[in-house]
Amino acid sequence: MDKTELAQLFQLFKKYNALPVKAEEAIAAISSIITVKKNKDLQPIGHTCKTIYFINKGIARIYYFKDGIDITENFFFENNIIARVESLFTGKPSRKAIQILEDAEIVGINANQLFKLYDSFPEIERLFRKIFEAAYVETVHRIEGIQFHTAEERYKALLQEAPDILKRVPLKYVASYLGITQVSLSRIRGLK
Amino acid sequence: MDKTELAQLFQLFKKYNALPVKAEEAIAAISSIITVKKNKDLQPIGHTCKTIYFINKGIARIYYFKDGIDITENFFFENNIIARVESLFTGKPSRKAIQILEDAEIVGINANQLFKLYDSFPEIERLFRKIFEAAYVETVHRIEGIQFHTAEERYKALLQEAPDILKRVPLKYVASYLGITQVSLSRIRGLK
DNA sequence: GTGATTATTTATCATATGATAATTGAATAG
DNA sequence: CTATTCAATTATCATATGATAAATAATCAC
Repeated sequence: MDKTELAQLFQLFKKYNALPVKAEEAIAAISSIITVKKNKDLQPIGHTCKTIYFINKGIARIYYFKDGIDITENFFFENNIIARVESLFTGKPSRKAIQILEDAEIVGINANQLFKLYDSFPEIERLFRKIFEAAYVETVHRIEGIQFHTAEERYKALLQEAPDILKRVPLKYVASYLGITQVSLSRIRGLK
Repeated sequence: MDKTELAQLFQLFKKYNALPVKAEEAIAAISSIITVKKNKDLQPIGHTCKTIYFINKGIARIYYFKDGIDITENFFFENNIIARVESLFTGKPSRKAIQILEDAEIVGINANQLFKLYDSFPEIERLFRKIFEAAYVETVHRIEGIQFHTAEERYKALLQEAPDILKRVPLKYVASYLGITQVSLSRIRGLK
């Protein structure tokens, strides 16, 4: 895989743990680029997560079904890593899917091969440790945002902290992300 | 620090990534044991988390205040690791505290010294990577439990998945953990 | 043990959100 | 461009949960 197409990814790596050239090449060797059209699933429900994704361009979400209702767990924008960690770290099939919301260019890193690289490149293991530690912190922060806040508070916090989501993502997906129905979200937006 | 007092901790390590004796000794050298009485704070709000804890005996919770109201983020029982990761992994002061709910015996591991050990003992870095990956997965699972479930569903799930919490922890702490008021929890428990 | 504090339950009322349906508006395929 | 589907809003009604207060019950200090 040509390293120039991985420039954005390597830029992200530098923020966590800069890699020696050999390590970058090793990652390039197990990576590939795919383009995915809007509304397509990048990974379907029931599939075991064996790829760590990075978004060069586009938007994605992780979603699942609860009692037949589509629930968005999270959104992902450019220059971010996506993985269904509850599958990636356990080896179990995921009940969640990854869907593309805007035509996307995505880097896929083969997870099993990456985990093997951990043995020969401690810098790579450290890099991904730090990446997922940061993601973990985000997730803890998210719980705080949900617990004991009203729907309106959650909407306003989103407006404040991640207005891009509201600008670029259909509201029906935002509603379940906030833990409310689309109709409630519409009502809250209409207030004042 | 005498390794025999760390037997439970090393037992936990074996589940994730068994350590060579030298590595166990290195961890023992930066660990200490403390006993903490019920209702005492192990770590206060505003303190930067520089210690990773392990519970030999007792129960703890992480809590914080929202608009003056005490909210429980999580409970921790015997043989589990506790850390306020949003502080540990960022180096920022935590807005959360760790409180002991039953007289406890706790192992404290000096975090900065532990992170230094990562350089000389890749097995230790891997061990803690896996420990926190598992904790991350738990946290993702938790979000799913909160999003789009009614208070009654959340209570029943807790009764199913972690009945110990309801047996050993005051309900006022459980209520905020479930994201509801104590009065609502009491009402839900009274149903049927 | 006794009184004082704290936790839990019960009751009443107010309100935010869900469910459903109808309407309007936007996106898409042909 | 038009028709069709899909997304977003608005309205009405039902209900779960919050807020407050009062009554028990349990725990704790002395």
